[in-house]
Amino acid sequence: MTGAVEVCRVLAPSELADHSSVVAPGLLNALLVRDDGRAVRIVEVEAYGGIDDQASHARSGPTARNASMFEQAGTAYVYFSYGIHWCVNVVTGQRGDAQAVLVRAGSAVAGHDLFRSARPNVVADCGLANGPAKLAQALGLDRSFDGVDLLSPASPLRLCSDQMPPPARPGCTSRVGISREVDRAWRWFVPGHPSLSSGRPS
DNA sequence: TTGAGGATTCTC
DNA sequence: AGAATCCTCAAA
Repeated sequence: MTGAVEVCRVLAPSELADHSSVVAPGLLNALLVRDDGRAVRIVEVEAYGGIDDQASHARSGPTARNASMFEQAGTAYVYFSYGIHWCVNVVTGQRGDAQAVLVRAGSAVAGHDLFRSARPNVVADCGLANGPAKLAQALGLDRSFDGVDLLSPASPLRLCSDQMPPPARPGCTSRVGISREVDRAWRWFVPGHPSLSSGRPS
């Protein structure tokens, strides 16, 4: 298990240099790696666009909260949700485009002891990061990670590949938990994976 | 200054 | 089905 993480490399900016709905399915099976050894394999994502996407936090242009969405590809956009939870996005496209991919679920591949400490009530490993806020909690993410460069090997959180390709035929549905632009099929996932967000179409 | 609405999760 | 829990931002 840990061997896969040892050989991983951070993604190149060119691998994110496009609209979020193009990049998102390609991030399936990539890795989010913490500096303390925790790592998850991404199994579910959603694309969010800029001012053209009424479901996006960027729909009204730059604000204090969404500033990192307007940064360059590879920037982390971490936001506070429902007064309780944190969620993490990967910014894609060009600076100013406000394209971002919400990481909705992951599978723990390294650092299980730390994951367990972060989420003590979880029973099965597949429940450690099977939701956007659960994933952020498992990885210990909060406001201090907003704006981090996920493509720098020196960063506390990195977006990596261990050469496992995305699924040839990813699952695809409309996005979860939004009330606008509900017809855009911008959620992708590894079909049948046990760590998909619970209670959602899979 | 106000207040309505959250890219959610857990419990009852 | 309802609670938790508080930040953000548009509107007044």
